[in-house]
Amino acid sequence: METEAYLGPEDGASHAAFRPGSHALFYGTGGHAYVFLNYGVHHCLNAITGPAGEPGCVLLRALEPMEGLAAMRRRRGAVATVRLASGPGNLTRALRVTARDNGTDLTRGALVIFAADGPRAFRIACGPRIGITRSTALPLRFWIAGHPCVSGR
DNA sequence: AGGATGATGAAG
DNA sequence: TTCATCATCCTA
Repeated sequence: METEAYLGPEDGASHAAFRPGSHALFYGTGGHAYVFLNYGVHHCLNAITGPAGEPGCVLLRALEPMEGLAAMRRRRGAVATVRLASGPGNLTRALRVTARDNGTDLTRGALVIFAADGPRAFRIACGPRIGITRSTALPLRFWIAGHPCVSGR
């Protein structure tokens, strides 16, 4: 699992900062999905955080495929299993997440994010976010240290 | 209307 | 390093 946090207007890399006014979702409905098309090619899936009125979200950059492997391979083609959902664009393609899913409730329905139960022994590393041009120093990228599914760059 | 930009990924 | 390709923002 690999994620990045995007905050409010004080975070230069956040849409809340350089796309103010749009993306109303960003400012409310915690627990819902914020999906946008990036570079005209790739969709990015975020989980809105915080209470209504306070912008913030978590970008899902990578995850470890555990179920629905066949469907993911169908959508992604001949790629190593570890690569199936590695990278924001690859993740949404593997899960078939598109602009349609913008606003979806992530606590119920077809696209659900939940905490895995049971103890997990992994270490979470953090560092600067990837592919951004502002607020580059903030250590808001989090990933499971040494996990093969995290995206590189 | 036209141009620039961006939280990417694949190919060269 | 280049390019594909588009919603949104900025300029005129």
